[in-house]
Amino acid sequence: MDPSSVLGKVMTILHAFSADDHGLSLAELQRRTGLPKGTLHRVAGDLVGAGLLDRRDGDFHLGSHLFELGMLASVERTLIEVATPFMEDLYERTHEVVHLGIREGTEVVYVAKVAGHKGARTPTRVGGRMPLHATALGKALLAHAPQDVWVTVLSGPLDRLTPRTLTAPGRLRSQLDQIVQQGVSYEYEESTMGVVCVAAPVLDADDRPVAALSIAGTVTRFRPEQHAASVRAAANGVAATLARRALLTEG
Amino acid sequence: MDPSSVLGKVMTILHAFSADDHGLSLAELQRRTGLPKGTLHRVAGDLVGAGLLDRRDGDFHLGSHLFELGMLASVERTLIEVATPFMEDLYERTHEVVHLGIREGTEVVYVAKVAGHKGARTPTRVGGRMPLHATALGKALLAHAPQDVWVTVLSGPLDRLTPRTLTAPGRLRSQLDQIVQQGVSYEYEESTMGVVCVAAPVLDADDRPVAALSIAGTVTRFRPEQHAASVRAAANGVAATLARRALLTEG
DNA sequence: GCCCATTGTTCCACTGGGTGGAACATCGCG
DNA sequence: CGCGATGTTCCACCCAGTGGAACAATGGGC
Repeated sequence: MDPSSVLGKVMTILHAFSADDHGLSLAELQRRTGLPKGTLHRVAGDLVGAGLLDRRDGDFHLGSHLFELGMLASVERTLIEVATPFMEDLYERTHEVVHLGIREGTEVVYVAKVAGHKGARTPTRVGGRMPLHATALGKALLAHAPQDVWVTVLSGPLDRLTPRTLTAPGRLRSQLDQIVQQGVSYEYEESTMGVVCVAAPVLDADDRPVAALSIAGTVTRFRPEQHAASVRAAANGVAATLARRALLTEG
Repeated sequence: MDPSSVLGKVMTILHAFSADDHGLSLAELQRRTGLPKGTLHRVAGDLVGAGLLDRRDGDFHLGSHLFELGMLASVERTLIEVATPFMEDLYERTHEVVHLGIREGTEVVYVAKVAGHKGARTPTRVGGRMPLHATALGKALLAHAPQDVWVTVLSGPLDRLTPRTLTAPGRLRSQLDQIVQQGVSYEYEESTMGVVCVAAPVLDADDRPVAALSIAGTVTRFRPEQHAASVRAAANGVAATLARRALLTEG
């Protein structure tokens, strides 16, 4: 993003915030953005006026208004609304962590997450991202993705998140072939030690993956294979509902 | 927002999108914003470059990146994370619609919503707003709000959403007093015909309301009074968890 | 296929919104 | 009180942003 433009500066400031932050002082914002102090002060102040940032006790926070705008994003909004009842079914069945995700490039973006008091401690977060190859959600999305996405992922570095992460392209490739056949994907501590997972894609009428659903649990207590059918059924339910909606909205 | 500035134009464009839209053409964006065509084309294009808008088949959509930024908003993020397990408890108990909301001015903003296949059809949406006085969530938040908020709400127009909406300040006021005593608020078709609700505030250490939880169901099948204790318990659980977190983050 | 209205894209002389270094104010700690 | 760090304000200058107009593309009706 070009910092000589206003929008570039706006995005530079918004990107300075991470999931670990609660609020940032002007001085910290300046350290992170490198914008000149006077400019930063002014643009941040304008962002507060616009509701994209809030300022409390001198610290800046991403604003509630940004949350509201974010929840208007039509893809995510529709998916959450349609998938929630199915995710609740999966949650009630297992009391484990249920995720809904979509593919963005070579990453999975978590769109929704249902968790109870006792579920596995997963490092996932709605709005957060993880590499496709290291997660069941990601692999389910990747398996049904266009060829060029396969090529990109299989030729790029397969980053290792845990000792169990698949980093050999050949092994990943044969897993993807298997996922296409089985209709579900599994993850065995590939993204997070101690966490296993089963996922199924939500496919549209042309069998392209628009999202995926998963259940994740701790390796000591959760058997992903036992839930393959219900995850697949939930994903199919979401797909059918989306299809029905698409029919309703077409003239 | 001042449309002579870049940020003003950005906000004007972002605000052109509503919950009913799936995508907007450049021509529709121009009709809604009134911005000059060339300027609109350029700024919208820049927003696409920045990830705040997506463009598909010629139509503009609020972008996935906006969703991701929105989910970084620290107040909402923390509340959702902490409240989700408690909301799941309430959902499992009732299979009705469970909401988490916060107060913004004289409105409730829905921060999270849990619904199954069979819950009441409520017109609520995460990120959406409703007047405080017409919803159980809103009344719970209002009852514990600072005096000036009471004054503002009670002196402003109490918009009627249904024939049952409370529009007499005196009646609202005595309800608020009751809510403070009882610890829960009720709604009987005041925001949506056919929908009843019970809500409880999430209070901080100084008894200020930081959020509220509710269960909404259809008037024919849901008895809000029967769930007052569990909603209150869930709200108290959220409050306790938030308090524990606040302790952890303090030096 | 032609015509026309609508939609979408590009251009550039001009200008005013935006700039950021510097001065000043405030705060917190030793 | 002194000092360093943080936060706020100012304004001469200038270049990022502008939008009317020209041009290109699209889609529908005849």
